[in-house]
Amino acid sequence: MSTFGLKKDQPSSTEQHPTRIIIALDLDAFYVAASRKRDPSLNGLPVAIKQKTICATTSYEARAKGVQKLMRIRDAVAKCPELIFVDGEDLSYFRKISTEIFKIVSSMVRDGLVEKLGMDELFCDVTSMVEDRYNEEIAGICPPVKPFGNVLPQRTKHRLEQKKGDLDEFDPLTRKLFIASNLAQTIRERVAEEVGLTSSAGIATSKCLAKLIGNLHKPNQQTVLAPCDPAFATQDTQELIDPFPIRKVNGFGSVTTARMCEVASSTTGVPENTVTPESMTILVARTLFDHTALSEMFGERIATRLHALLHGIDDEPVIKAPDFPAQISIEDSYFGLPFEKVPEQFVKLGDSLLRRLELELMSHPDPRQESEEEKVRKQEAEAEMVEVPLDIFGNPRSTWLRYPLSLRLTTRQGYTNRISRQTRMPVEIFDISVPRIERAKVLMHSCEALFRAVIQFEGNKGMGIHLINLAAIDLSVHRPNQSIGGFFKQPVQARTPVVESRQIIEEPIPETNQIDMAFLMELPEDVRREVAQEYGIELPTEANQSAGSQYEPLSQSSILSTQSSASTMLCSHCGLSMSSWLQHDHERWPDTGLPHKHKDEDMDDLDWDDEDDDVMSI
DNA sequence: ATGGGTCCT
DNA sequence: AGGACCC
Repeated sequence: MSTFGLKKDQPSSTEQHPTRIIIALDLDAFYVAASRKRDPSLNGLPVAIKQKTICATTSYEARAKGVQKLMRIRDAVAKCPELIFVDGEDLSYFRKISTEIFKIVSSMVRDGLVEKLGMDELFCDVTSMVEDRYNEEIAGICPPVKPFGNVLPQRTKHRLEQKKGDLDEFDPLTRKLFIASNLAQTIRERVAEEVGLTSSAGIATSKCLAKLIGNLHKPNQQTVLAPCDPAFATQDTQELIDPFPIRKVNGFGSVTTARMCEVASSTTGVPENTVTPESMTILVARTLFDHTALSEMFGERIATRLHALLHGIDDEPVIKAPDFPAQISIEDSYFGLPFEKVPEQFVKLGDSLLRRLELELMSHPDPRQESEEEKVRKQEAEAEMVEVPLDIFGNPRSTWLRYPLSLRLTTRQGYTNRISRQTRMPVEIFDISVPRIERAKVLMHSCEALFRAVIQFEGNKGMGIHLINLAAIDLSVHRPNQSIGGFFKQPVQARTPVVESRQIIEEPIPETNQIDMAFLMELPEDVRREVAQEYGIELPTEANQSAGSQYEPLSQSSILSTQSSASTMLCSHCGLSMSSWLQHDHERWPDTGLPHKHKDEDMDDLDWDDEDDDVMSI
């Protein structure tokens, strides 16, 4: 580091921010606890949350019998035959509980300075709140507080035991951490009262330290790291974290850890016994790797971060969770799905994705579900006499608050890396007057185009598809108004009745009806059942089916598409015969039938009839 | 392994 | 678009 004309005692970059006070909150066995809230008969029993073939989370009763997190179902049953399995693949309930908790904690922390890490962890920056309370202590407005819960390091514990009643003799930082430990307890109590879930917390001067020490005392407990003597603070903290394997520290992932173990094995000359991740503690890592070594292994930027972490230093700020996530995605894994079965899954996943987009990106006229942004919007509307969209009954109507501009498909063949491709989100999915399954079909067509691009790039590895992920990304406040092109040129006629009159537009969202049946009946039975169940559609019996013709022919079955995914058709431009699910891309990319490498310049020039704005604007 | 997410390159 | 990280 060059001083470059600076005076020596000027603040360095690490001293620029004032010392922070951070609370790391971690819900205890979150999936289990949420499942028990929904079904109290699970209380007190050994429970495992099942996702595919593994136990994603286990209850403390199950852990007592040796059923650890991420264990295979078979091994778990062997350890604990009476283990109860709860399906944990549908995350919607967990998401709901997680949001409730986040809102409560955000309301208790000044400026809502709360960061979310996954569904069950939160970081709160309570520096300024604690500062105020500390100043009141100094002013004699309120008495100094004792720390709540477990206290580290030992030096502080001993001093507390010796100097009862002399709390004001502790240094300012220590007293602030004591205050924060009481705040953490208050937060945990509120969450327990209002949601019914217990949590654990760590209180320290950084996210990393708070999390590390919060894990030391786990169910329903908390720990504060308050080094009482500034002369020993660095040493006490270092000694405390030195025995932790680096894997437990937030910036050290599996790849970094593996690399460090590898290099450690070769340089220390232990060819037989390679250094294991558990034995790669902070102390070992700090002894073996200086900044230069780390820099050679991982590059300057990452090295600086890792080096600081090994010394107990972590400047990562608490970043307030945004009102909307950066992406919303759904995924499913398979044992090796043959390519022909992939489009069906696109319909299923597309349908689920649309449900989530509607749930998380639209206003909900029911005030009990109203988001903060909606309330603000309403207040603004009232103040400025701006129109709030109303339905025919004069009630507030659902509208999109954000529009994902892009759709990304990620797949994995076998156990190789993930491959992803993205395209413009078809604007048709935002027209909620169209039944969801119709919009799911639109998504399916986009996905098929992306899928073919993936296969062209990757080839068929002969093992089928093991993972499909659909993500809605690039969230925008503005409704995109460009149609994705060719696919909807023909169906415009089919849609005409919808836009004939404004009054028709104002009608309530149509129920799923027989329009969907023909498409539904085309799907393989298992997929059909799942989709039908989601929509509450009664599937016809075999007898009914063979009786036949009660459903419209497929060519008229959809208001969006005039062909089935299974039929062949002729291209309206060149007359080429092709499977109809290829037509979309064929018309969009006439030369190859595949997406171009660069932006779809050819598409932007096409000026398709675009009545969508009329349909969708309110 | 899951079914999600984040940010950086 | 992929890779690392997080839960």
